[in-house]
Amino acid sequence: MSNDEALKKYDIKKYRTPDGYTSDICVFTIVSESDGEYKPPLMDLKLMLIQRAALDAEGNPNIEASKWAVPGGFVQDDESAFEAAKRELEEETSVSGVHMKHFGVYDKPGRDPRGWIISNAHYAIVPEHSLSLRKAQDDAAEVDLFSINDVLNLDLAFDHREIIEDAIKMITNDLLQTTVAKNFLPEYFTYSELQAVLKTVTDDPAIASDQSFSRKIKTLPFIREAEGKTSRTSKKPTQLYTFVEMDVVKPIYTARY
Amino acid sequence: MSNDEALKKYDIKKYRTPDGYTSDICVFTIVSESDGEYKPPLMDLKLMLIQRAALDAEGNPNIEASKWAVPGGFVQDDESAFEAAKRELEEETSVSGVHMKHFGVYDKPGRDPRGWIISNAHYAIVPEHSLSLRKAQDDAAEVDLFSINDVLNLDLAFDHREIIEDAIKMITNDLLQTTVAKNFLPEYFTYSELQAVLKTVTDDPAIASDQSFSRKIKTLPFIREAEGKTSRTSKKPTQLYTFVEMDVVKPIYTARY
DNA sequence: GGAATAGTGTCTCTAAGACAATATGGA
DNA sequence: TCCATATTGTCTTAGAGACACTATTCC
Repeated sequence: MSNDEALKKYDIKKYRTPDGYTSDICVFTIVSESDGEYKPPLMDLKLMLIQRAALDAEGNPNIEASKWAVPGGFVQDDESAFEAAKRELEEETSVSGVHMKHFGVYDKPGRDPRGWIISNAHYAIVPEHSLSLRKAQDDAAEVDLFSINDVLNLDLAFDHREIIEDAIKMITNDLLQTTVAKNFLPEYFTYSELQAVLKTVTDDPAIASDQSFSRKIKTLPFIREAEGKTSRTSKKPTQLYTFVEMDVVKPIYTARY
Repeated sequence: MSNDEALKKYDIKKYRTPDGYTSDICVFTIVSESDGEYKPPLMDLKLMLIQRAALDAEGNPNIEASKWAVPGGFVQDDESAFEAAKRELEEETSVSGVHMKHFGVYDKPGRDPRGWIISNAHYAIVPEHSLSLRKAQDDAAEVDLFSINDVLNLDLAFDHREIIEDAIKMITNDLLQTTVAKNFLPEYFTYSELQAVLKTVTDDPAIASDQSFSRKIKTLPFIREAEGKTSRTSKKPTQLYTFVEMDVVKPIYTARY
């Protein structure tokens, strides 16, 4: 009747188990197409994909060769899918400590011809400068960044089209309804830098208008004015802001926070 | 170089695979403590849990016996975790066609002493009247509903405390930031019925005040006035409303929808 | 001075919140 | 008639949006 006793009699072979357990990571970054100095940035939200090589690491023909895919790999002993995603991101791009979120499981039988392979999908927010984009690792032929407006026109491997569609929906929502935008910004930022991040996923006029947004940012409870000013976005020194650590829930049924 | 060729050479045994792949379902229901006729309902959000039996289906001592747990079971051949959750909910409660959402994966090695067992956590929204609460199925000794305010005081099996905490957070957010509340309501409902659902997860005064909420509901783009009236919540016939099918995203940076 | 970004001064208008009053119909 | 719920009237106030204007600094 003890737990140990129960454990001994438990037959673990009763049910089918997956043939593979993997983590995939949709790596998002924002590329600032700086128009020169003293300018607010022009930003574009991009997704990092790899092109699958013709041959795998052992020299055998690779499955879904030459198609574009979300990077990922097998979860290893003694780690969770989330830990695996962080490890793989670091192996792939040498960055760690970035924002990472699990957003879905893709486990339909038949999604991968090699067997019942389960994919845990995550998205990561990586600062542009830390993406060195080293190519040709393992079974990746190429690594590249694609604008979220173009990425769905590619020839995508497995069910990665569905994964990418969900990832874009998820990060769009999170950028607008949570404070994750802070992960695309330095600790202290100007109103126009935050505005540029948000404009990558919305064309809401209240966000797109400079006057409205520079007024509004002062009243948001989860953002406060910081000490200094900067001149990196304009000749006139510009007020810096920073995010306040807090949970934000804005009900759709009310006006207030 | 073809996919078939690649498939033949693929060695599926290279990585460790999970010992079990399961779906668990946090079944939420709202219990209306009707105060009599011509009254708006008093609602309480509840979670259905099972108490693990002393012996399992085969008569062996059960693991984590007598603790309370989220119902669930193993994903079977040719189904996804999501499909398994729907099947298990129907087996457990005989209801189908209800709202179900995957919200997390619990796969930390060691979370289950029987091996590397992966749990896909879902929440389901079930109308009160369809819960017959049949007891003592398989390895469940008892089935019961617990208010979300009390449930975390129970002795919970495995890592189900964490799962339940996450489920409560998730459904609270979804109720306020999406239109899932419709799944707790009949197709046509009064302002006070919707209000009662929302009051199970928030005490926002703009929602709690009758006058404010009855005015506000008329202006919400995702709700429209229906034809008829009802007297089930008051002696005065009351306007019925219904949800409009639409995506709702309310940015935290703006006032409008 | 010109150009470009940041920010303020006001005005209008909508809508939120508070309080009071009215509407309905069963007991 | 009384009561409980639903609903509207109306006032005050906050704040969104528009437009014009000012501020700063490099060229």
